[in-house]
Amino acid sequence: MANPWQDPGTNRTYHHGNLREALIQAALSLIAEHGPAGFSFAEVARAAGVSPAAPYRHFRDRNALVAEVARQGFERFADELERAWNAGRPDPVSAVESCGKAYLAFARRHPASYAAMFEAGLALKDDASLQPSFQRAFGVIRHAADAACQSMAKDSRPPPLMVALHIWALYHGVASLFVGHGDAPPRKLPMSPEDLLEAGLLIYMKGLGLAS
Amino acid sequence: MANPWQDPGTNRTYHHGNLREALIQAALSLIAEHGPAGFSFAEVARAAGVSPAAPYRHFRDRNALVAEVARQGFERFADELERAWNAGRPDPVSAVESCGKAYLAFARRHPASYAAMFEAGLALKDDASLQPSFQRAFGVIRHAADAACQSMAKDSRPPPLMVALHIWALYHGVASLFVGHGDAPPRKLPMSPEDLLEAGLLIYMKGLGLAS
DNA sequence: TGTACATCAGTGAACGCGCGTTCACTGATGTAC
DNA sequence: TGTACATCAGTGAACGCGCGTTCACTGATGTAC
Repeated sequence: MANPWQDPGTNRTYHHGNLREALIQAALSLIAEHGPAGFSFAEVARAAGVSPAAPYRHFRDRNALVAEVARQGFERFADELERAWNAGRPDPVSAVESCGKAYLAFARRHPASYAAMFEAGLALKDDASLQPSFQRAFGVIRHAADAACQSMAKDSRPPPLMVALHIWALYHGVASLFVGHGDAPPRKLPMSPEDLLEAGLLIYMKGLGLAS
Repeated sequence: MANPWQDPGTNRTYHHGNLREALIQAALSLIAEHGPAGFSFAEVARAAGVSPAAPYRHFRDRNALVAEVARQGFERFADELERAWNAGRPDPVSAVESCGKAYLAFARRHPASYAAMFEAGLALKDDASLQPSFQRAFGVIRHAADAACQSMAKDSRPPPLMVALHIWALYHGVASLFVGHGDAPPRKLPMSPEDLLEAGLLIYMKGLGLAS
């Protein structure tokens, strides 16, 4: 069979196996091809090899499916940021740069998840289940900014939350503008997004009095 | 009549007046309501009060219409950035901050244009007509970065293009993450996006050795 | 000034299509006894 | 261990709908003479 999620024996618990996961995988493929708004609920059913009525057993509508894709994306995103942060080693400034690389790598390697997370126009409050996963991912950046600020003189340092938001904005700006997201190729650059981001973070950190 | 672009006498050159502009206006309204992917070609015709076949006289398809909306958006965007830049007065650092405010103001006041420009997933190369307008807007930021770098020691300054890209990424990151784009409300923040961006730019400039 | 003609923006009817959603159903699975 | 039953994931046919696109048309406008 073409679809491994349909393959009997692996993860099968009911008639056609783990359809819920199969639908999520199919949605990821379709998002990668046509963007988060570029496919129908019926299409995702067809891609998973089931009848158009089947997805209703697992998701209320198309939006609920995209939201679940985004939620899983945020979970994985948080994991990868956490790993890159590596408990702040060898030092917070390097670790923040490492998180930046992880941010770009995620956008590059999981463009469909990234699109569902940031470009699907999901109102976070509409899908309450998204909030915790999102917060976990941002929490890593927040934590990193806290650690980086720790070493600054208490009276001269800006609010750590603000620093976290600056870093996030820089990550996100570089990723959104310069990393290709599936359908659209990246804008042409005389340097890699990674180098661009690293240099920007370094200048910013220097402005905080943290880097060389 | 409900639609001022249909009103006889104003700008009317043919049967139903300036339909081309009417369609663009209708598209802006629909994008503001439902996002750049959330409406059909037939819907835009209905909104402009014409038959579903009429738009074909002016645009090859839906994409061509969205591209034209984006093109006009970039033109206006460039105008507003240019005005904010104000020939680098009173000094380049202040003028760069002023451009940042203009960037956020544009995203806030013209969310539909902003969405068409940055979130419609248009491949720039597909619509060659977009390229010049886009370049004009980025040119302002590029020019501002050049001017800001001018006052730095020649051997210690980074490439001005890189500085321009950093500034753009910071503008864009803050705007994308924290300014509401029509359908989605902005993420909650303990400060205004304007203050956040200004502080971030200041720290970055300081890192370049340019600010106080 | 008036008339005849060319232009072409917009009409409205038509087409086949895929959509979202519903429904009674079927049949594989899990379980009570 | 075996049987009878409850559960419920997935079926497939059906519906009305709006879509994109085409076409011959019509009628207001601009212009040549």
